[in-house]
Amino acid sequence: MIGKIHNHHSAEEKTQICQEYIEALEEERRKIQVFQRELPLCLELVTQAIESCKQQLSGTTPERFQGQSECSEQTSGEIPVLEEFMPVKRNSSCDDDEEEEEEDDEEEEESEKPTKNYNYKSIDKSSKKSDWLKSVQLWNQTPDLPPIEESSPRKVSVIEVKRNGNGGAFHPFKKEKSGGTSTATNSPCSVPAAAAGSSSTETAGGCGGGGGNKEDKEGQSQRKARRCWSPELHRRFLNALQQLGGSHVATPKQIRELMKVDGLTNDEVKSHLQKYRLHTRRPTPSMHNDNNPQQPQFVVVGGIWVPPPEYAAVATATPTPLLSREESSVAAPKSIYAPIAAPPPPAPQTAKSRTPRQQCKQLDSDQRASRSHDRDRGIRCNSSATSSSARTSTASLAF
DNA sequence: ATAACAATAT
DNA sequence: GATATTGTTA
Repeated sequence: MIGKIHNHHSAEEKTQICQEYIEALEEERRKIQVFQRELPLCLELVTQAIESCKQQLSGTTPERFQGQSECSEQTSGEIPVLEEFMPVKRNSSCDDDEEEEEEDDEEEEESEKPTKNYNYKSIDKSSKKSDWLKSVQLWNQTPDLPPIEESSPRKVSVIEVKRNGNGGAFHPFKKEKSGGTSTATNSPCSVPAAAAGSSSTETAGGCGGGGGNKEDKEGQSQRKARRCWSPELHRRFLNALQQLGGSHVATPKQIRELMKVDGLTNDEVKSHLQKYRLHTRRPTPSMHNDNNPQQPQFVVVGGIWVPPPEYAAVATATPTPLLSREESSVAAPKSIYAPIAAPPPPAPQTAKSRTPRQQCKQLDSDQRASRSHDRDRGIRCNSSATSSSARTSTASLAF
């Protein structure tokens, strides 16, 4: 008994529109069906919508949708329902996108929580899997977290803790909603860090690339454990960069000092900086053309890469004046490394009193000092010869 | 087989 | 300090 009665004249039209809706919805449902496991809610919602519409058609107004009376209401020929139920963009993905790490344990999640949590490792799906996986990751387009609001709430105290959520700060993809529990932390590094919460949080880790130490014996030529550039760490890095006036003028040493991260070495910073520069430098004339700049279509990565505007905003927000466009303008079409939510507590000096309680430099001891050039070189040549062809494009990053 | 990352080498 | 190269891992 709602107001749907009053439009007598358009009754037929409405009916037809409704019908079309239903058809559209059903089609969508068919599509979703495949992902039943992944999008249970979605499926259910669509189903409900369909039912609802049908009931409307037959004259019965379903209770739950009464308020909306979706089908009947669209005098303007709108498609409110579709909009509501179709996960066009943010809806489906964003819910778990979140930031990187959130203090709170994970729990609320959604309403639906498949016990099995998705395990796509099924089998034959492999190819398909990657497909939809990709689509799922489109959530990247959530570049809109306003850095502003983010920054304030963040408690500055945590900084030092790099529980290292996910190591590869740069990994383009790496987000794998591991599992069931939720989005919270997936650690590419697989470091038990969080729990232990003590020392070895970031030093060890073996994130993305080289884990390095296969055997500990032979104590000499072992490569240093890879440093995990957690988002937090990267954030500091960027912060320092800003204060120094940009990646092109900042030097590794300065950066390291500003970062004030215990255990961080110049070389590490240097390496990181190198990569950073590589990524941020101008794309290349190859793209010469201005493909319609359409809209912000960034390759955001796990929240690390963000659209320039944001970066600029962050920079602006920061007390430090300089920098700002250095890369934002240059890398316009690209993206640059930016702090997820750079809480700009650039308070440089305060940091001094930071908790010394850091972790580990465990094997930070100079192992590299003891390398023997001859041997290394020999090995190197050898290996390079072996796989020379393999490595080639590494340096020429597409970016 | 390849891309990305970080450690080393130059 | 900047680049180039190499070793590992995903």
